[in-house]
Amino acid sequence: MAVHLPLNRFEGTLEVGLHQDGRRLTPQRRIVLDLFQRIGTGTHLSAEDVHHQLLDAGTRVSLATIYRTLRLLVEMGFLHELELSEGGHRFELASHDHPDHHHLVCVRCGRTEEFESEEVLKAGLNAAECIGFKLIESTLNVRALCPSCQAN
Amino acid sequence: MAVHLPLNRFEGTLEVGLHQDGRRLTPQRRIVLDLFQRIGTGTHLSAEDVHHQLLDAGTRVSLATIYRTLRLLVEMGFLHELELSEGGHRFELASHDHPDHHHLVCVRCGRTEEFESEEVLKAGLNAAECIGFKLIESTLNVRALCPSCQAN
DNA sequence: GTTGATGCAAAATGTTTGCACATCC
DNA sequence: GGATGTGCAAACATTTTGCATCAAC
Repeated sequence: MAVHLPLNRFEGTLEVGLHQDGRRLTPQRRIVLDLFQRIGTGTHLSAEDVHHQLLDAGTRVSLATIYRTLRLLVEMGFLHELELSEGGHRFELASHDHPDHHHLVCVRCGRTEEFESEEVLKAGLNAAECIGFKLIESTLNVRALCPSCQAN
Repeated sequence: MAVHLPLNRFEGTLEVGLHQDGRRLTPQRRIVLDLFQRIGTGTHLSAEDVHHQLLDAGTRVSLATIYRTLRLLVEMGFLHELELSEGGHRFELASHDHPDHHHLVCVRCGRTEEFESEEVLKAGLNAAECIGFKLIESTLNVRALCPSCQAN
């Protein structure tokens, strides 16, 4: 028997978006999206991270389902997929307040900072239009050394 | 017994760089760097690609050695490592004529184009310096649809 | 001769998939 | 009730590693 808790704004759109495609709102999908909302933008989780955080919170969702759900939420635009570091992709909540941001990663300790840049957006758009491509999204990854790693 | 063929400019620096670190110039390392030079900048090879191309050319280098060599050549600055597509990293020759370039990838067919942008370089540098990071390198990945995939 | 590199096979990661069972609509 | 999703285990893909042997210096 399904338990129908009230949906928040995000999950309302999640439900509608899913149903438009003949897909279903399952507890697992809500739980994964909830997690990203709870921790907010600017946190970059791997599939394993999601799995562990949910376990810590007392909820067990299989890793296979987490992979399937992350892919789905990216397709639907709720999450962004990042390729920052070694060892797997990371995911973060897509936010309309924070639409086009980029990442600065310390190559030694992995510390990650975000920044926005209008110029980068324009440069990507220009380059795309120049040869007839239609821009979807552009992401700048800056590899760098953070202050404490510079000090060794 | 080692065969000492004349080294080209790249391999001269390779030899010197290796010896500075107490490392050795092996035939395998020369062969891998040679391959990248021969095909030139702008080609993006995976470790498997390198392995196959060498086999096609009649040279067998073990995949383990290719992985070790690619990592080494990236560390030494001869190659750049790209994270463009699904299914593994890609490598390309680093070139002083073509120092800071970025990639435009069609998300449907995988077609990849390169472009340069002074603004992107500046934006990355600014962002890094702003919070005390020391820039190493910045790469913009633009996900887009190419003209023929737009036409479906 | 010594130290560092290679090749092999096995292990470690990260991700996907087939299938039986469960569940959303 | 029927289509879709989940969990499990197995498969798969990519990358790393331990160890015996080999070769650069």
